[in-house]
Amino acid sequence: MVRKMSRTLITSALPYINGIKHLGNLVGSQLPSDVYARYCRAIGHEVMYICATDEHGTPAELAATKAGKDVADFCAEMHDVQAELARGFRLSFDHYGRSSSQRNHALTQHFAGRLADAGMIEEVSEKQVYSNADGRYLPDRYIEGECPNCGYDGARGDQCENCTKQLEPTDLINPRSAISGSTDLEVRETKHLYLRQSKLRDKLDAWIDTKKDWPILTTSIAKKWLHDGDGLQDRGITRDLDWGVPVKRGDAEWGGMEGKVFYVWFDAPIEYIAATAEWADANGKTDADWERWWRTDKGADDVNYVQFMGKDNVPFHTLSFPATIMGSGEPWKLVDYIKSFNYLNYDGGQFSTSKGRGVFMNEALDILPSDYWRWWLMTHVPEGSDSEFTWDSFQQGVNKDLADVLGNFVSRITKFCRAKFGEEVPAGGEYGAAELDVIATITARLKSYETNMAAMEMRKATGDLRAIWVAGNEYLQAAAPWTVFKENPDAAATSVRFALNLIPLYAALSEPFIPDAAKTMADAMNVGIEWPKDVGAALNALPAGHAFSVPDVMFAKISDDQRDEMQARFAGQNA
RNA sequence: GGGCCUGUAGCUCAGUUGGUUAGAGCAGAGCGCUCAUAACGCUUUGGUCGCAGGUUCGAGUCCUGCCGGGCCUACCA
Repeated sequence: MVRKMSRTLITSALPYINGIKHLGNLVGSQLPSDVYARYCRAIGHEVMYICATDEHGTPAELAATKAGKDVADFCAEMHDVQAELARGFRLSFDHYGRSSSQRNHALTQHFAGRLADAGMIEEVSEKQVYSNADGRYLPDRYIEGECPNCGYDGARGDQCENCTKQLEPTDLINPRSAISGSTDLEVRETKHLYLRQSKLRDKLDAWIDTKKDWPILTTSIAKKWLHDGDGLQDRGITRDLDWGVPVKRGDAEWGGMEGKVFYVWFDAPIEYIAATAEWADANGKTDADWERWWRTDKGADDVNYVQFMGKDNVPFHTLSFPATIMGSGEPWKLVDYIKSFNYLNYDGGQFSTSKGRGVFMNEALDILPSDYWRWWLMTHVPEGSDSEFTWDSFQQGVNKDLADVLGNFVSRITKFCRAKFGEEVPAGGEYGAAELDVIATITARLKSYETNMAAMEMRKATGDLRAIWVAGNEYLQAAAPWTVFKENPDAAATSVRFALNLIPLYAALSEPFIPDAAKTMADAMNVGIEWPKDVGAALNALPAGHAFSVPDVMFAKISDDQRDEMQARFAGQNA
């Protein structure tokens, strides 16, 4: 019987373009989505794994200005920087796109046109603060002034962070531009498009209700937005900016909207689709090749679509983007599962870009190989609640799990074999009760591992994987070939052969989490990486006489001195 | 203010629809092994499950209140 291959579409929330992301950003979306993508590929799914840089919006423009660069050039450079870091962390995107691409321009304008045709767009005239000195409209939080409630002078136009009172920009006393400090501000009348998502409230509500298996974090945030106060509010989807997707109605000009662009939160999720089109363009594929992932009328009906994101992104993915898709009246693929994450904190506080607090992706790779970070971060991925990075925990986790349990296992058995039998799998003896016992143990753990991975219970899956590594050490300790060898070399050879066969199995099972180490193990054993269909068969895969080599130490330990040094280096200015 | 999440061993966390003596990893202690990155294995000490009530034959699990931590609250993205 020919079984149709499962097809899995995976998107990671788009990292914003304005700077290098820290480990908290990494672990909240890109890293777990990569682990999941690698797992799905390993077990034979057809996978399309998409990410992109999110390049529009005021912060991108300001970051470019600060860097003294044209915003388009700035974004192009930062995209390359982020793409390089993604490669450094071995994030296996099928395509890493850009929300500023022509594909996204066209598709965003297309959606807007469809939504307008369907009566889902409303033109609203509103008042916005304009800064003459800066020559631009200012988003609420880029206006600062004195809080009318508590007198705090650094209050922002959306909220006072001192007394937490929510504000309107016009509430501020002595308002000034947060960009230039200029007080030459005026209120201007300007027209904007609103997405009438309130019309889809009941439909969205019913849709969310069907998602019984989604994380509580995901559904509770969606429900809050649907039912809080007056319920789901319409949302402005355009801005008075230069940099972005120009407002058009499909291919046509949009009267009265000249010089305006779509709001970044309208175009960013559409980039998931557009990036898949970019993938097709970059790989000599046709439109049909990407549409079979996104159009349910063109082959995407059997696709399972999973999104990964931090909790701050949930409202846009549960409400705004589905409203865009539903409202278009076209058969685009809706998300099937939303995996959301809490935050990773840094040593007792939050990661902070402005204070230089915490570890950023580029710095992390300067210090240690990506597998170290991937493993520790995934063993602490903030699934249930916020979690915390500390150097002590990092050192302990990496040294124990990777160096002692896995790395040392590979080291001890390959070196023992080389010393007693040479660098090839030894012949002699048959597997007995001890080996069958290990096969049974690993089979059970593997089943748990696969169940947890399928459910995206990443942290539990790391526990299963680790237990499978431990099983190797337990076996060796009990078999003690170094003792047996003296009296019965054949029996020792059996144990060694079995233990060596564990290495390719470990390579395959570990690959989603620590791909580089997996390759090292597979290369040392002269095999490819293949997911085991049957553990017993997999542990008979290396025949007697199969040549291997002893790999270099896979994971050097982090010393106490190194740990203390890094802790001091990354404590930030205000520590 | 409102809403949501969370509080289980020194630390990080599991605990299924309420059902016997509450589990794992790390850290600590003891023993063993000596192939290995002073690595590994075995055994073991730690918990009135935030506090106070309530429902129940029975509560870590359900309800109420209180205390602590966190997040969100729609123009940062």
